[in-house]
Amino acid sequence: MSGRRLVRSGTTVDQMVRAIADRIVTGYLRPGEKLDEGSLAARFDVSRTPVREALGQLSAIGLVERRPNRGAIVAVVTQEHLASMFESMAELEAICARFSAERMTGAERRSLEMEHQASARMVQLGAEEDYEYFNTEFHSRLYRGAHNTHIHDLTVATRSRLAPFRRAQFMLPGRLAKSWQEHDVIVTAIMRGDAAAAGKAAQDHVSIVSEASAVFATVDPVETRLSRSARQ
Amino acid sequence: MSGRRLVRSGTTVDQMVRAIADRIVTGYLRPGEKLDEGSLAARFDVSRTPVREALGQLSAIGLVERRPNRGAIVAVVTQEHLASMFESMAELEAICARFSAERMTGAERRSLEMEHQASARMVQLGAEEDYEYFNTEFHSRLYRGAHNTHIHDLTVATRSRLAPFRRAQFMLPGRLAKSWQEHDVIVTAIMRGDAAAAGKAAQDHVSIVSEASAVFATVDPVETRLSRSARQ
DNA sequence: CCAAAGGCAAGTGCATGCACTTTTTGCCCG
DNA sequence: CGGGCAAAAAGTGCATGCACTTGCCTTTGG
Repeated sequence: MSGRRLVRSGTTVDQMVRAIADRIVTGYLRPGEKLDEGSLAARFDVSRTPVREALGQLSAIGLVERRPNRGAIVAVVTQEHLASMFESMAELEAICARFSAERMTGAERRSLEMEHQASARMVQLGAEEDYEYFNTEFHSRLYRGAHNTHIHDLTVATRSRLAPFRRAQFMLPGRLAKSWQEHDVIVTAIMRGDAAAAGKAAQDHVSIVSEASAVFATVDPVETRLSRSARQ
Repeated sequence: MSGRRLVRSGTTVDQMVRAIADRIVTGYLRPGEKLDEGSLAARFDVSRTPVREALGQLSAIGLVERRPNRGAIVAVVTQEHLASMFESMAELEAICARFSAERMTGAERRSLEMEHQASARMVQLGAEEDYEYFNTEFHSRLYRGAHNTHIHDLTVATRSRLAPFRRAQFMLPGRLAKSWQEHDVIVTAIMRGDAAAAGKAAQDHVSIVSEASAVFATVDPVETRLSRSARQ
């Protein structure tokens, strides 16, 4: 879990945005954790200015929360808000799946199917890490296959905000195989161009993930007043 | 067009964000128009720092486009991207309408219906400005009625990005009455809790608006190299 | 007359500084 | 021993300054 110095392109602000966002979505920085401008600046060896700008942008997209004059923290999501995001995610994925069923090109369909079949092997091996890669790729293909940039963007953004809460899900026994089965239903529907079925399958898939995650979900947010400076 | 000093709360950066965003969604600043940090800072009598931060945040939410070292411009949306946003909007509104049909409280249903009936009068009078107010309010009620904060946020954000392109639509003859009729179908479906019908009606409504807008849509983006300094 | 080169003005990107706000600390008093 | 309070420390918000990049405009050689 340290793709640190890949973060090396664009302006300093961009690098900061990516670096901090990465630490949030991977769960390295936990909800509620304080984001001290000075420390971050020191940590990345830049001045506070680009850090401030980055925090501003991250707060604009909802990953961090800014309290005027009181610093920024990693956005804390309530159970209720979390549920609303999962529900939205299910709807968004359903839309992507429907559109994909209708609009994917032949090439897109073929590679979706091929990758999906390839991932079956990971399930047999119980290779969770590797399966996760295919899983991510699978969903990305769905989003792109919808051929609608705006929906794509909304879905990707929502997904990344949910990332910290999906993390532990594959630890549930048998989840790997179940996930593949669910993907299979989606793929089948898409291959035969059945938009309604694809949408429903995708929605169900996310709903199940949602419930699976709910079990773990409580990624205990950092008590605001605790320092936890050790981590930083 | 000068609600200047209404923009007076929160930090300077927040004010800048709102001020600039407002000018963009109202169409006062047009797609492609250059956003010069210095001029904006002078215009609002602040230093460049908060302006920069504001531009960063606006670019994070897609309202402006930032070219490193080359300044920011009001985001230019291609016909294709515009279409994708309208399509997304239709889907999002459909979701809100479905959820509203299922989840609105009694009070919410009643006030939706009442306001809707009240707006009928604006149609008779042909009071476009006033109807626009009811129209906005109507849609907001739908978004809130879905009882899902995330969908609400996505929908509001998408709507505001579409705002500049919806502007001229009510100039189409008879559009006012048609709009009310379409709202009526949605309201009726919601009142009887028919989620599917409400969703479909909302989707159709947006689709029609989309087509209506497409007629005008080409809010001729400012040629990038033209100065147009007069406006600023 | 045109093309390439060079220099200049405008504007961006980041660092630094300072005023102001919040939080912490340590002290006093009940 | 705890509650409150004031001063210090820490941290944020914005302004300013300077180095660097870009685009333009002039100049010069073909």
